[in-house]
Amino acid sequence: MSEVRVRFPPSPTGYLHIGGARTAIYNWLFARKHGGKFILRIEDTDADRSTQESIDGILDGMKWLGIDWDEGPYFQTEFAGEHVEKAQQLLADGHAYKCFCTKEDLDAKREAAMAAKKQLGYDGTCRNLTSDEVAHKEAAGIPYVVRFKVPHKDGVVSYDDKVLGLIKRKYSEIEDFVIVRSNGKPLYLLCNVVDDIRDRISHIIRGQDHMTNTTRQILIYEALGAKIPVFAHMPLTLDLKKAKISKRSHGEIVAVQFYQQHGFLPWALVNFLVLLGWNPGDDREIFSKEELIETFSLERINKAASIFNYRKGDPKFFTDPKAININAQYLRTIPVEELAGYVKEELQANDLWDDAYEGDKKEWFLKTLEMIRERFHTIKDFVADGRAYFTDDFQINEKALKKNVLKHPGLKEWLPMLADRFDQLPELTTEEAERVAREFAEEIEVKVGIPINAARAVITGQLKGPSMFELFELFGKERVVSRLRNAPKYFEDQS
RNA sequence: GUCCCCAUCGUCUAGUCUGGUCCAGGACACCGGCCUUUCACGCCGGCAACGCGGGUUCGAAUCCCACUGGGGACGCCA
Repeated sequence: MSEVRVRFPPSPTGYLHIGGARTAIYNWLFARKHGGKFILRIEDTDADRSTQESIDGILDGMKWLGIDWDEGPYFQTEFAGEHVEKAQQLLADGHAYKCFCTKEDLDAKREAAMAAKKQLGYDGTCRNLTSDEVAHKEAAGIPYVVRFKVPHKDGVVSYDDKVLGLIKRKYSEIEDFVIVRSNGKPLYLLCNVVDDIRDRISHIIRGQDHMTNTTRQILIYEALGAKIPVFAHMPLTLDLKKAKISKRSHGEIVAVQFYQQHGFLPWALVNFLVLLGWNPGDDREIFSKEELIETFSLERINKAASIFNYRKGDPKFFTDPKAININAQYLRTIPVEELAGYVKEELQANDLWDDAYEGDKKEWFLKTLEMIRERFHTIKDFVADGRAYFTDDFQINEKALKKNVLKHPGLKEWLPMLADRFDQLPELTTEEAERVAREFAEEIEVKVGIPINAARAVITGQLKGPSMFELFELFGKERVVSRLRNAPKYFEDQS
């Protein structure tokens, strides 16, 4: 295979959404796997809808995901001159012609065709205009568009899709499509090809929604005398109702940024996305970057569309459960030092960061993360459910309070008593804490779970958490004693 | 409507090219159990699918044909 060069050409008309990100990821993986180049090209020819904000959003999203590009970002508008030039060339070579039909006429014809239930498409009215007629209309100042002259011949345009196999389409079913607007600006179908030729793109990996574009663009490649790249059409991502996912109907949930804001690890999102429409052929689901690059192949991309399993308003899963699961798996398996970096950002954003976590308290900090990360799903959980580990200013979980504290009125006295016992210990170790707690429970004749669960509630604010005996040591005598002694206030607050 | 593509558990999917090893495997989710001071992790178990109908064949999830279903495209958007 000659040099592999692939590209990701988003149009900056909105944020980077997960479908686009997945396309970028597949291209990027393919480039990395074959030692090729991954090119980022912003297709901003639609001036009305393109925004700088959107460009920034796309770039930021790519960077966050760790999808790095080798060339670009190029901007399509910078090559406008070349696009016009190529359009003229097609015109001069007889591969295109000027069409003076008005928009109104065409709309009327389209409606008529629709009503007659016939194939839609341009009828070729201006295709056979003589040069005199063209000159006359031009002289009269009638605006025109440039249409590509699809060869009138039997047979099919075909290409060997790396995902779908041989795809064919009859010439007779391809209409003479517009390549230049009446204002002189070339359209996507042309610009895209011209840019891909200039960028020496070898493989075009894009969504199946581009399939009809592909047959038309192949015609342009041929007319321009350029080598036709290899095409691979990826399956689309749909929602549970099998509708294409979009910002309009799904909102933030399909934005990459959403996952950044909701505590996802970037690589976990990449890992989830890549599995939506591709599989390695074995049972592996979690991949390091190197493993994924090594394993990825176009041939193992699925043909059928995949569904992004998101239920709006689901009380338990704010996005696809598999995505959350994969994120949670990463959360509890990546090196704790790496996790610390993400948690640091989150703590800083919530004014809970202490520089000592990278100094004197580093060991404590890492140990804490190690203990609590097991039951968390996103980085956000560290400041939500994990708040009490990092500050005295926390709210006790209401359920935990009711179920593990208030339910047993005796705890109002027992907890401070337990605090006293701990206080007398020279050192509050896991072993000592367990011994003392068990002895105490026996004395007051309750199951050890009662004071222990209550202690968890008042110390961590949570209903659930790591082994309480280990937590006593983790929190340290001072904080444990103070929070236990503080327990009676919860009873008073109620009355 | 026309053209193109697709079709295995609720979801992501393996298996389809090269028919038998598949009364269909894994993962998520869900349910039950073990572990346990709680929850989680982990482990064990369960629920759950080859869209329908024909054909070819000794044998079909796998090949063929219809049907049905789903998606996409049909812009002077990209």
